[in-house]
Amino acid sequence: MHRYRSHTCGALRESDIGKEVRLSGWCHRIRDHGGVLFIDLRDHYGLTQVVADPDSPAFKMAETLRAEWVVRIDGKLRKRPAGTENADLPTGQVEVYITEIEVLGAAGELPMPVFGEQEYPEDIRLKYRFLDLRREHLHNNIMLRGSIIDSLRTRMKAGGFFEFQTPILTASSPEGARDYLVPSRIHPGKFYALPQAPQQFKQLIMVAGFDRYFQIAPCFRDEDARADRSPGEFYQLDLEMSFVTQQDVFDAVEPVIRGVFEEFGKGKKVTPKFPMIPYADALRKYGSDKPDLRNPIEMQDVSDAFRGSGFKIFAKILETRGNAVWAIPAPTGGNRAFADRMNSWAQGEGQPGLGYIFWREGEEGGAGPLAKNIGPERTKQIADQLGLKVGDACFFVAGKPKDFVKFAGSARTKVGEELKLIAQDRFDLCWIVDFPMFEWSDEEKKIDFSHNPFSMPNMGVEEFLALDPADTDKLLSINAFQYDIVCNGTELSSGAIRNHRPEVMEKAFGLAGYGKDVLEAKFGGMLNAFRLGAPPHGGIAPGIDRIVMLLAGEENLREVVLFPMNQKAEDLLMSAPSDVTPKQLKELHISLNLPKK
RNA sequence: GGGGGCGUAGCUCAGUUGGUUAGAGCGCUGCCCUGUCACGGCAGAGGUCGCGGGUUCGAGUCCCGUCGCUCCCGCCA
Repeated sequence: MHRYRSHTCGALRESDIGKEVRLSGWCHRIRDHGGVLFIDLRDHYGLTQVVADPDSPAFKMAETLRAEWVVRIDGKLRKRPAGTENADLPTGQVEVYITEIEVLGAAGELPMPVFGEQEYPEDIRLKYRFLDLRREHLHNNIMLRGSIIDSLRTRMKAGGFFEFQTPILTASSPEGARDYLVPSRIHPGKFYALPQAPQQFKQLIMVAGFDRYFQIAPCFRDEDARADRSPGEFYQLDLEMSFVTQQDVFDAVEPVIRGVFEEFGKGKKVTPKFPMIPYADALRKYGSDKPDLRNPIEMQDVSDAFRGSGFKIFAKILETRGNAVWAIPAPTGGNRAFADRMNSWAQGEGQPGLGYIFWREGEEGGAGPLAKNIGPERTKQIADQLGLKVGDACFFVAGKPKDFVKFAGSARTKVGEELKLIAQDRFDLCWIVDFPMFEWSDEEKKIDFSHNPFSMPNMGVEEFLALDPADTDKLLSINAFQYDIVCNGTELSSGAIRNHRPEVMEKAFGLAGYGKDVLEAKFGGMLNAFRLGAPPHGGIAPGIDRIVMLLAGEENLREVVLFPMNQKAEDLLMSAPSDVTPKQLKELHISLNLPKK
């Protein structure tokens, strides 16, 4: 017999009854009845009930076991007595009668129980991640993650993509985030950077003629965390293709993404054909470039209904050119309690308030202060424009759209959540397209790239090269071949058709106010490659952690990452980051200049 | 860097307008229990109420500061 086990804890069935078996695993739960003692023995594969009574030579030993001890158990498999079967367990028809127990690994008092579904503080879960990972929920999430990655890989290979490995120690890359730096021992004062993404490498792979690249790529960014943004490191399904148009990239990627959502989505409906939504439309209708399309609310411009109206605040705002009033319709929200709740929520968000009109029985013409101020005719105009009826409400934001769009978007989400308008049984995916090439930087008072500088402008080359840097309006109107995939309000990925023409790149950098020296210094390697025969190419990089998070139904990335860091980018289990020895620092020619505490 | 929430036993939490010895469940220790699967019963140990200062006759409770965790904004695709 094998040293540790003849079967796993999930394997035994009625057909095995009578066999002498050996199991190893963790004591998940112990129920000691004095004369009979049950242990649910757990391993990766499942749970088997093992039992001892005073006739068993192992009974005394069994009484000393505690939760989470690792033991080897020998015994005979028998049918459970009639009426004591457990239909919830695959092994629930049988049990092992224990003849021998060997303790393989004892456990002290647990800082956090493995049994049960109780929630625990984040820092304890992270410090004892190995215990947390034993728990069914997290254990399953991690297995799901692996299966999803397997599936992505299989689908990519089926699509003619080949997997490559790119360097981890490299030079600072252009994604715009803060780099993680690694000091060079051999070159005093110089640093490697960990890649924010294998951006330049994958483009170079295209220049090298490999045609279709992909990689389950680790990416490193030294920026603050969010629930859906891991600190430090994360993984992308990074891919790039040569001789393609934007549509070719969509045609290659969409089936992969749709495929995994269908495969792992537990029956939730998945968008059959991802709609393409222009960036500007997304902002107008949803107040976000990552709209949750499960939320049926679409905003509209209702400036006409307020221009010159009796509601002086809005009328005044509308006197400034470019300002607008947007309406956020709230079907079924037509009562004062809800309107007031939204209003105080808005104040909590730092807004002066949130104007509203609501329609209820007896006041079909519209109720609320705004309705009174603008009168029945304009109120009706709004109701008609938005298709609102008795029982509905509508909220209004006013000002410069650029300034309020973000808030309007959160208000749309808030209304959808509060009124339970957001469908829970779907994965609604879409492409966001036509991102602007440039944007106005208020900080630097100049035009700058709005995403990364590697996208091809959606414009003829000759026309682009002839652009006047002073023609700000024209520059701000240029779109790039830049696109995102969004699912249920989460940005899954962003990609682009790359700018592979050195002269276009120089022009683009010039328009954004960067000289040739900057271009050469930062991206000289790639630019050089582009001068020696570069194919048109493009790609995208879906975030794997976020895909898994959505498919696992989790709201925090930590639930789908094996050993995550906390919000402050600390690994509480391994104690990273940590001090290093003076010797190590000396070798790296580093002396510390720490902030005074 | 800024804002919100939280911090009481190993863990999850309760703790009234400030008032005797700060409670419960799980876990832990001991005893009882032969069919449980959240087993049950009895007894017990375990707390500088995050930390520091203040107000008060008296602070877990009120005030100020500070630290930790978390969520959000900034930042980041």
